[in-house]
Amino acid sequence: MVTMKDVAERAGVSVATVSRVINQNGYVSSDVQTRVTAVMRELNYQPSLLARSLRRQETFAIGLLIPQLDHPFFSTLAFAIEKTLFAQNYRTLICSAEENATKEDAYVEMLLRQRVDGVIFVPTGHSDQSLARLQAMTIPAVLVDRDLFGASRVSKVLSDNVRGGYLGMQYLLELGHRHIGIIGAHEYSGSMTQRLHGVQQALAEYGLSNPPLVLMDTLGQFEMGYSAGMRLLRLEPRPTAIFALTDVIAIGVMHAAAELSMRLPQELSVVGFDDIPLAAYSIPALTTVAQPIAEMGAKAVELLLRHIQQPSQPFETITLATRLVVRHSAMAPSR
Amino acid sequence: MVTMKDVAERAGVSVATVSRVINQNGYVSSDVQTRVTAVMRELNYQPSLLARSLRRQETFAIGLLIPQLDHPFFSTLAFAIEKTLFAQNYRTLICSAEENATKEDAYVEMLLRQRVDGVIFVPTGHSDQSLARLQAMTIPAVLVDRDLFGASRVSKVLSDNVRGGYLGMQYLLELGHRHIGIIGAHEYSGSMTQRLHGVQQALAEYGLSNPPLVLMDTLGQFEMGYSAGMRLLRLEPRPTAIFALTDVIAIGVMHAAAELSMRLPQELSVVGFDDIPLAAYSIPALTTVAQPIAEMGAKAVELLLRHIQQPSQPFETITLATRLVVRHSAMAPSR
DNA sequence: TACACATGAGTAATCGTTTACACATGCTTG
DNA sequence: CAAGCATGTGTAAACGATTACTCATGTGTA
Repeated sequence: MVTMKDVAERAGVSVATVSRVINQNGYVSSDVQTRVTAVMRELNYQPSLLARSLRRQETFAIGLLIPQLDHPFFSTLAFAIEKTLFAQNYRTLICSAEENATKEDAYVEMLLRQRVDGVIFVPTGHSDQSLARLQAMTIPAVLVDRDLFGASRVSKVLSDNVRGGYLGMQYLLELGHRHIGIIGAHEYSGSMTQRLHGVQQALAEYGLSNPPLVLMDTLGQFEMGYSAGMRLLRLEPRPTAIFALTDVIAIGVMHAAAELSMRLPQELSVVGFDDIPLAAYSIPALTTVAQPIAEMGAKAVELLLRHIQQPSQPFETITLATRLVVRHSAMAPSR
Repeated sequence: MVTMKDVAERAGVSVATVSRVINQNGYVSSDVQTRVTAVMRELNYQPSLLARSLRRQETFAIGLLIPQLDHPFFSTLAFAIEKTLFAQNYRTLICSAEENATKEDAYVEMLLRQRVDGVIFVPTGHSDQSLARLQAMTIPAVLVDRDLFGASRVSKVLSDNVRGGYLGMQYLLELGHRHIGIIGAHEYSGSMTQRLHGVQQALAEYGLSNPPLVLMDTLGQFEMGYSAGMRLLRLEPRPTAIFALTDVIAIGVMHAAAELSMRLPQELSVVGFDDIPLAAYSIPALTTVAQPIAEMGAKAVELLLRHIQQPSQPFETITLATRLVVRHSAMAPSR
């Protein structure tokens, strides 16, 4: 690998001068400037970011730790974050914990060793040890999407899950549904719990008692939504509507219903949560509670970079609004 | 940030000894061993991978360059690759070029500067300059999913796109369809072209001429499949089947059909390509030509690591079989 | 004329590791 | 008993950049 020394020798100058040319600081005669530039191109020289980062004590790298890369919500979020960071000349180290606390922990350690300048963290919710580890070092972190109980000295970007839960449930109740199944996931991080709070609020307004509920172990993929949906659809009496606390779950539920030869939305209304890109393209198109995914990512980056550039910044918690997007997967019950 | 020097001082030994404890090489008395270990834990010491990589001249990092992170096929592939590499103690630097040659080029340069040990590359197909750049340095690379004309000195993991194209088309013809629309994408990398070759082969067998064809600029997302589908479905006579050269396109097409109040698969048969996880959960479940995504990722990692560990290895091209997965989105035409 | 200051470029220390080499001690072995 | 080897540890030179210092020169100004 060609180094600065090689360039310096070939151009007949010292390494310091080459460095000055690269970083465009200090005084360099235009003669030397062009000569060095030519040599760099000729040798196809690429400065080592390892050496640079070691010396400068900053890497321009941000760790992004998410529960599952292979999940539309998180890959959309990751994409938004990567894009925003790239525009600001930061690289993103995307780490997928696979909803596994051990792997998450391994990744936190790896990111610290990698000396990333900061971390954007969507905890699996299966362990909060990792955040503690992170905070033990004084590296800036921001929590996105999932809150973590007891997390201090971090900024947070959340969305209004309580309101979202309320909106989805209220919509189904307003349509006239009275037998509504709910599907969520266990999670210590609380955003699911908050959605359920919202659901309860709506229920209370209508003076109704608790609905049939299925809680999956993790967010899972379509398959888990499918099997959770099956469980609800085998109930007697069968629910006329299902509120899935994730779009991916909702898609799984719709598939289950279709497999039982139920017509959608005539025989079953389904409402989702998240508004992933796919939601608009399911059949029927999914009515869902939208989170502003791209905005969440952008905000998280903004807060993090502000902290990196100005460590004295106070910590903030931003709660973004959720809203109901009405498409075609829900309608009034037939009877 | 606490360094090896801090640990050494606190434990009353030299940095060399600390290094020996960490790397478990050289002789260290068990007394010192435990003392140093204790201090490391006490100070929460994390070795700097920057310094280590600089010194050792290897980073244990692999660059993964894909066209769009926010696309089910690539996020599934990325997930598989990340998982395989993680198990082998390698980190993955995931880079999403957004089907943009400029960004792709910027990423290649970044990866080189980052001194990654190797690169797994799914080219956008909008420029082949980036690979040349990569090959100019002597860093091992393997091409996955998309071939690149004129790429030498790389290993490749492809799937049998010609056969896949043939299988999908042959299936529709066998069902009795004679007016079949095709949707693909422009791509210099050739895998789309190969699928079209397969389509032609099947057509030739049935003595049929060219079908209506829509080529999109890039792979795109659901939306592009939707609009391409709309174009075909507005044709007179309307096709009785559409072969979408990507599952994402297929989902978009099905949505377009549903919007035109067509019943699936009675009034329109759809066949996709890729077999992304979603394919099994669309309504109706998508009949598609499956690529072994996880296996492609695993093979790519295997070839790359082999090259890294043994630079003299010859370059290989592996072509994995595609196969038709029959679900419920295609049936015989009604008339 | 003398002095301050802008310009241009080199020397060497530094970032945090790893590792070749040196050195000391104790034990084995011929 | 001396040589040789295993064991344990420290010193210092890398790795490839950045940057604080130095030291020239030339130029403007009192």
